[in-house]
Amino acid sequence: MDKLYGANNQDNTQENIILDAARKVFMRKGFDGARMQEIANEAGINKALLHYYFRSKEQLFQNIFRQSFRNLWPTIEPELVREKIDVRLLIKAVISGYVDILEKMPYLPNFVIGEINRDPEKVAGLIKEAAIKPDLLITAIKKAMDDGLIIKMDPREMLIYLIGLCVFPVVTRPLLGQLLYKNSDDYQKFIANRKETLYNFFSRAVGIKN
Amino acid sequence: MDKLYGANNQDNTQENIILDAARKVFMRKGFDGARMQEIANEAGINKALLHYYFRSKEQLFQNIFRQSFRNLWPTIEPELVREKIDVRLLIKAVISGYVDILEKMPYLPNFVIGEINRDPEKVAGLIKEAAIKPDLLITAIKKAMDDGLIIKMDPREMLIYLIGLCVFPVVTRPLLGQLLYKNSDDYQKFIANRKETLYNFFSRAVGIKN
DNA sequence: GTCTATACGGTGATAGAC
DNA sequence: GTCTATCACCGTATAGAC
Repeated sequence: MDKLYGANNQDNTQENIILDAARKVFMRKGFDGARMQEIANEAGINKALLHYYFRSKEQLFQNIFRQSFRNLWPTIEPELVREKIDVRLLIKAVISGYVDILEKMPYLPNFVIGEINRDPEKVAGLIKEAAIKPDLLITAIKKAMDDGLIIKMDPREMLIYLIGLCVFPVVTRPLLGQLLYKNSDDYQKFIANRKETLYNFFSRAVGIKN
Repeated sequence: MDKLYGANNQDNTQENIILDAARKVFMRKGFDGARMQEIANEAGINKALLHYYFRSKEQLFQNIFRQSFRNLWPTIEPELVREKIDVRLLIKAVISGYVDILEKMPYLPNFVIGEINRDPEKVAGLIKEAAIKPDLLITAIKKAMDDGLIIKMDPREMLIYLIGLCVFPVVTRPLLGQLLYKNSDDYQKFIANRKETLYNFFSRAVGIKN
């Protein structure tokens, strides 16, 4: 399986082949560690072609990063954030969304986190471009608090914890494999059952009565 | 304040000056992004001296990484893990330990996570060297479960969630600042009160009655 | 121990034939 | 559009004077 980095899946145009190769290399190595030569090899072409399609390493990278970053913010179906929304469904949707995307692209959070850390200013612009609006989610959470459905706290903080619980086990996977899950079967089980155990864990934390 | 990277704080021997400089640069840039020239500048010397004290960039890096990695695993006082241990104290100790160390070294998790991702095999050896034993914590958690003090689940999973809740907000700080906390005061408050809100959040999740 | 100068390999990028 | 050959630069590492 080679979709671990999120293949483009569209026409096998040369651009897409290059983008898929670049994504794969950038995600594992980061901007500094990635080599144009390696991307070329991965795409089955030579370096010159990379520069023909994308002027520079920087531009190629930004293509990958923009797209990756958008994937990392929970996109909840608009119907889920309407008037009478069930918080339980909302939480389940966020968890499910993350578990699914992280299964396909486990390197994604590391990549984004790493690059944000490496060059926060460059990334700040890309974030604004992405036009990500957390407000839908935040207000939905706040409403649930006002309605007494969940415990009252800073809704942003609650959202951070929710996302963190989804993402952290994937980010630290190699570490966990070494330290805690010497028997790899157990880690697989943990990951496989995550949607349910995580929801149970989180719903207790925010005081949902089931 | 220049302790954001965890200064050595000992004698101002040349080795320590270099190590402090290297830590600072490596933590922000990672291995690939770090430049020996930059480390030399930071230490107020020239490149050749770096190679005189530490043979190569690789060796200098490993010095930093080993030490950093140990800091990232919760070291709980042995008294806390004896026979009749109060789980609540244990949880509070882990949270407190992480909050304190991350306040001093916010770049630490990013650094370790990034390098683990970049070269898992190299790091695997260093992890074994570190001789970190999660067993104390795990068995303490399991005992609390058996005693009916907290909810039953995979104790490893519970520990991962606890650590994740501590670490994740720091790892994603630049992101959160841009997306959620446009008013920086709020983020500061969030971080300042974290020991308490996080404990409350987590203790509900694991079913502790207070 | 500390410096300057330099060797040496690799990397992003381009020129130019086809 | 795709290739080979090559340039200009930068980064690690070392040699050698002091």
